[in-house]
Amino acid sequence: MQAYPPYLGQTMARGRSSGYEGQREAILQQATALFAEGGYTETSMNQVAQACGLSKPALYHYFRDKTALLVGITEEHVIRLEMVTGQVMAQQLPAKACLQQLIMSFVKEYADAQHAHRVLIDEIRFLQEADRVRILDRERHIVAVFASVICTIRPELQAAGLSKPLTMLLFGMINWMFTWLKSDGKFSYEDMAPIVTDFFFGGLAMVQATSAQENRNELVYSPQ
Amino acid sequence: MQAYPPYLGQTMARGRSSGYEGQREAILQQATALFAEGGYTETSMNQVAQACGLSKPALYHYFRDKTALLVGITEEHVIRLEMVTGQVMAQQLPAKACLQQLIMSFVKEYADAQHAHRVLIDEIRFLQEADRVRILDRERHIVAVFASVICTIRPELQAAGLSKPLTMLLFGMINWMFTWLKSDGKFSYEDMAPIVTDFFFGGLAMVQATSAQENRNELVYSPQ
DNA sequence: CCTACCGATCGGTAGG
DNA sequence: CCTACCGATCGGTAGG
Repeated sequence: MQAYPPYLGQTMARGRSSGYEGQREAILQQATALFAEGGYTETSMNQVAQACGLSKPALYHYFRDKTALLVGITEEHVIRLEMVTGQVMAQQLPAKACLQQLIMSFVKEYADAQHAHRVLIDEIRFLQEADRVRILDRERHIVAVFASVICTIRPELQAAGLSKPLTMLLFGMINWMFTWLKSDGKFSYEDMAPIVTDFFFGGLAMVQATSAQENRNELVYSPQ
Repeated sequence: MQAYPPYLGQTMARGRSSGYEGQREAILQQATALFAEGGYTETSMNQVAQACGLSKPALYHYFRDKTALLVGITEEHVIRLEMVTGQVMAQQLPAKACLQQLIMSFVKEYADAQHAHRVLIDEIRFLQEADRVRILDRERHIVAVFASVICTIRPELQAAGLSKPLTMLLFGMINWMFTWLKSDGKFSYEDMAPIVTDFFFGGLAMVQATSAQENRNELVYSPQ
């Protein structure tokens, strides 16, 4: 359609892409890596521009300001996660197989998009209210889907109000993997998916067994 | 011993403390809250000084530079966690009771030091190599203690190399609680401790049961 | 799309 | 000389 932009081909390692949208996507990819590794605030727009082989004004041609980069990175990532969730749910699997697939798909998606996921977790606080709320709503939707599947497996958890806490324990295990798995060559993300799945089903069963004596910690405040 | 410094008593809300060490501690407390809520890089030394009722030069009298604040916050916190760990281990409880106590103590300590813990997690990357390594070593020591207790409960996990991954799944659940528990009035940190404990024991048992057929995810790549 | 800048604010330090 | 600060400003760099 269009020749490569004349001033782009300097010393860039990655493949160039023609067209406005392609360039936008290439910038987002560069920015994702820079923000994930160096922090959003700590990364300058000059660094982003340089990584893309662009001048700073050129960069601002594609993104209105610095937060527009952050919106693009986080929103695209969370939309991908929503799509993955929807694809698994569309299979209409039995509840346990469904949750197993959800965990597997998420670990895989996280592994492919480690940088984007780190930016989503660490830097979302720098978005403006409206953008942050919109992205958090998508996250909440994903969490709700997970929680509903968990409730199908163990319906008595919903009444006890435990479906969300247990869902968040699951997300905690998965999200925290990014802080330790990279430096440990023994297991890959794919190795961890079945371990997390087994672990979660075991934990789910155990919490069920003791959820009858709910809030037993009240013993601390009102003995017997 | 010494009268309150004459120019300190302006409009500070917090209690003043006489002596160099007391002032240092008061500054660390203010900086912890500011860094946790606003980020380390995003918080200026002027803001820290203002929150303490000090001029910026006065602040620099107590801390050589900005990173010295970060070292103080994170190192004191991780040392407290090490002490809590040591106190539980000194009781020489049976393994399951010991792990239960460790989880309970950590959730409690985290709840009391939410700000410090958030700074430890989010901002440790801004420390210089030497400081970061020293603090990470203390973290690794704590993780090793948890892992050793878990291995006492399920010795066969160590051979499979699963003791560290399972320990990190536990820390993931606990550390991630900070991102969701505050906005959910139904459960407190203390409520969650027994839930996490039950959940972890259940998961531990389930992973044990299936760890024989380790790496079964290879089915994905080589069917049957 | 570039060089050349801006208003502001940063972490850190001068003299007294 | 020490400490515990002050008002003012340093050299550099941020986003735009």
